[in-house]
Parts: sequence; structure tokens; C-alpha cells
Amino acid sequence: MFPVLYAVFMSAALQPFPKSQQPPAQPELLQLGPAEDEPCLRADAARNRARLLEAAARLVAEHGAAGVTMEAVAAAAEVGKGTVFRRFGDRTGLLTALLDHSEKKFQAAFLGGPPPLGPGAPPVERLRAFGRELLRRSVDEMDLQLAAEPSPERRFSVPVRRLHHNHVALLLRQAVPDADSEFLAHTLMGSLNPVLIHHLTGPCGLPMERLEKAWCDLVARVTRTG
Amino acid sequence: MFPVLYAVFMSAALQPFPKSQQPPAQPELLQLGPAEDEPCLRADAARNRARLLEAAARLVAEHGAAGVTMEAVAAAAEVGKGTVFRRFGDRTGLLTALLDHSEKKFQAAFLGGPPPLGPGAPPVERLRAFGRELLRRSVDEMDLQLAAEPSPERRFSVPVRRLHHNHVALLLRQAVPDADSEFLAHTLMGSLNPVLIHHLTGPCGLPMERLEKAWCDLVARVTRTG
DNA sequence: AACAAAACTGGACCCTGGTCCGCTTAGGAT
DNA sequence: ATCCTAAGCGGACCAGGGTCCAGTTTTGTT
Repeated sequence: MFPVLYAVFMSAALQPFPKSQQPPAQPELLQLGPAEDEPCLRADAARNRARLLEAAARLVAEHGAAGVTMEAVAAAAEVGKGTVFRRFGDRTGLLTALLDHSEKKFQAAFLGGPPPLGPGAPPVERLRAFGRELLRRSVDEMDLQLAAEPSPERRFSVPVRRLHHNHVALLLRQAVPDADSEFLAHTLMGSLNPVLIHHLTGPCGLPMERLEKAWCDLVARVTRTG
Repeated sequence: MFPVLYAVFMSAALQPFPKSQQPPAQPELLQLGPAEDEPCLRADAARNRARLLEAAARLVAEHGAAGVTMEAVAAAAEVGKGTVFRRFGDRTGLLTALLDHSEKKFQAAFLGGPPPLGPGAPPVERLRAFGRELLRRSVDEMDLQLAAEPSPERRFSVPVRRLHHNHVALLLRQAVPDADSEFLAHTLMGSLNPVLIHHLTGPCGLPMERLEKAWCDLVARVTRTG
């Protein structure tokens, strides 16, 4: 029942960003034990990290994600501004860390959980489930997801996104071996982007069911099924 | 031969941003005479606008779009910083204005030019042509396109994008009347996003032909043709 | 020509993300 | 217990986007 596969960047996705650190290679999927959240942080550093996350969470709850400024977080955690940046790299990193728990659960579910999200179901069905779940999460954690949207340059290189992308590409390759799964995966992931979902459910007022239906239809068309 | 249809926001897309200005309604397409670039600008304002655009263009040529700072532009145009913002709203607005000429030509082409891009060809063929052209433009004007990428909040509300979106949605409605063209249009537009194209052609190193092929294949799948 | 209203100007100012670097401290080695 | 060193710290500092408003210029009116 516990996930047996952890995908590439699984751990990197949840670590701080020592800027120049690059994963040595890009294997498609890696088998890993459950990665340590905090591999070898000094005691004080670990404590500060926790305080920062707690402070950030409190601020989000109080003022919404948009009002979470790095200085405010530092102040609330009674820590220097530099510490925040060293630990989380940048604002996006901090916000991402707040979404970490939910993300991990999601990853466990689609990598090793029960079908249809996890392995065992046919790929098309897994794709449908994957989208449904991502939609649900986008709505649930909307403001954080929006605030955590990476800058354009990083939009496609953020580890979490790459992992999702690789997963979708893998399923596509199984479902439609003759297609350009790389490109199609980007297309599919694009329609699940939190910013788009927010635009559609917010300003455009589309109801959730319509999105789910549209997603399933999209999957059907792209895979030429249904 | 000259475009007879100008789409909604055609003029708004090319105007400065008096922040609170909203187009009164959202008709799908509007018939308009060629909109004045500068409807009723005071003489000095018009002159400053021209100087700013010229200065910005020069800076882009010299230092690349990334290095174009608002203050630098103001200085180069020998104008106050405030003037830049009043005229163009924000950085994105300024950069967008630089792309204006090319954009107008493109709009004229797909709204009223010769087939397959313009009216006359079957919708699926027009979609293929539309994507090809957008891809070409993305590559040609890459750095400007990237620098002009709007902030997430505006990504889907920027007039130019809405226009493109509406066009694609219209074609989709013709090609697949039973589908959710609104959503599918977002999907298609997402795969033509300059940021994605840059990611694919740059870091990922995909050749242009592959993208064109993938685009055509995507259109075929989405419209269940081919 | 004189005047008033509207439009425009520009630079001082604020905010926030992000960097830097000299100082401090944890914690392993001796 | 002491020392040494790498890791960590934090606040001063910077840059760049965006706002504001007191003063200036344009332009239409009488």
C-alpha cells in the first residue's frame, strides 16, 4: 500500500534551493526510500526552518497568501530575512514548501496508490483521475497555488512540475505510443495549470463539473479514445 | 484584401492602460474601421510616447529585452519615470507596445487575410496555420515575447491573448460544435505559449519542425480529424 | 489675449524581492 | 574541556517596479 516508487526529483522537489545544485542526471523514474525531509540540517537551522514554516502558515491564514511578504515572515518567525532566503531560495520556494504535505500525499497516490490514480488501471483512466485530482487540489488550495506560481523562466523547470509532467508523459506513451508524448504532456499539463483553473472558475465562473468533464473529453480526444 | 473584420479589443489591445478602463461589453467580434493608434493624445504626450518607444527599441537592440528597465527607458527618452508608467501602464504594456506592429499584421492576416490563415479555408486548416504562424513569431521575437509575458494574474485577461483565444474558440466551434470550445481553446493556446515554446526550443532543444508537426497532430486529435 | 480646465510631467518616494558579508555558533575532533 | 571549522545568521544594502502629487503645459473658450 505504501508507494514503492519515488520519481526523479522527488526529494529535490522538497528541499531548499542551494541555487547552483543540479541533480546529476535525469533518469525517468528512480526507486528511493522515503526521502528525509531534512537530510543534515544543523539543529538551529532545522528549528528556524520549522519556525519559518509555522509563521508563514499563520500569515497565510491571517492575511491570505498574497499578503505574505518575506520580511513579514522573517519578523514573525523572529529570524533574519537572509535566513528565509537561504532556507527556501525564494518566495516561490517558501510557498511551495507550504504545499509540501499535500503534494507528497498526491505523489504517493499517483505513483503508488490504489487505482485508478495509482498503477493498475489503464493509462487513460489514470490520466482522467490525475486531472481530476489536480483540479480538486487547485481549487482547494487556490490562493497558495497562485501565490506559489513560479516565475515564467522556471515555470517548466520546477521539480514538482517536472515530476507531474514526466508522469503524464509516461501515461501518454503507454496510451498513444505513436504520438509526441513530450509535447502532448505539456499540452495536458497546461490545461491543469492553477492559474488557468483559477481564471476559469473565478472570473469566468465555470463550474467544477464542467472542468472535469472538459478534462475527460480532452483526454479522450488526445488519446483518440472514448 | 484588407481586413474587413476587426475583433473585440482590437483597439483596446493597442492602447495605453488607464487602469480602470473596461471595454463596455464583450461582443465576440466587432466591425471597426482601422483603429487610431493614438486617438486623442495631447501633442506633447504623443511626442513623448514616440520617444519612449524609440528609446525602448534601442535599449532592446543594445542590451536585450531582459535589460530594459523602466528607469533606463525613461532616462534614454529624457522623460520622467512617471510618464512611462502613465503611457504604458506597466513594463508589460511597454514591451507589448514594441510588439505591436508585428501583432497587428498577424491580426490582419488571421482575421481578414488570405487562406489558409484568413477566412476561406476550413477551420481545421486555419487552426493549423494559426499555430504555425504563432510558433514562427514566438521564435522570431523570442526575447521580447518572453519579457512581455504578463504576470500570472493577467495572463488570460490581456486583450491580445483574449483576441487570440476567441479566434481559436471560434474556429473550434466550427470544427467541433459538440465540444467545449472554450476549454479546448485554452488548451490549444497553452501549447503555443511563448514561454513553453522557449522552454522546448531552448533548454529542451526540440527542433522547430517537431513543434509544427506536434501542433498539427494536436489539432487533429482535438478535432478528431486526420 | 486672457483664462480656466484638463491633461500631462517628473522625480521623490515606497515596497518588496533578493544579495552580501562580517559575525556567531553548533558540534565533531583531540 | 578546548579548539577548529563549516554551517548558519541577520540586517544593511541594492535594484527595479510602481505610486503620488505639486507644479507645468496644452488647448479650447470667451
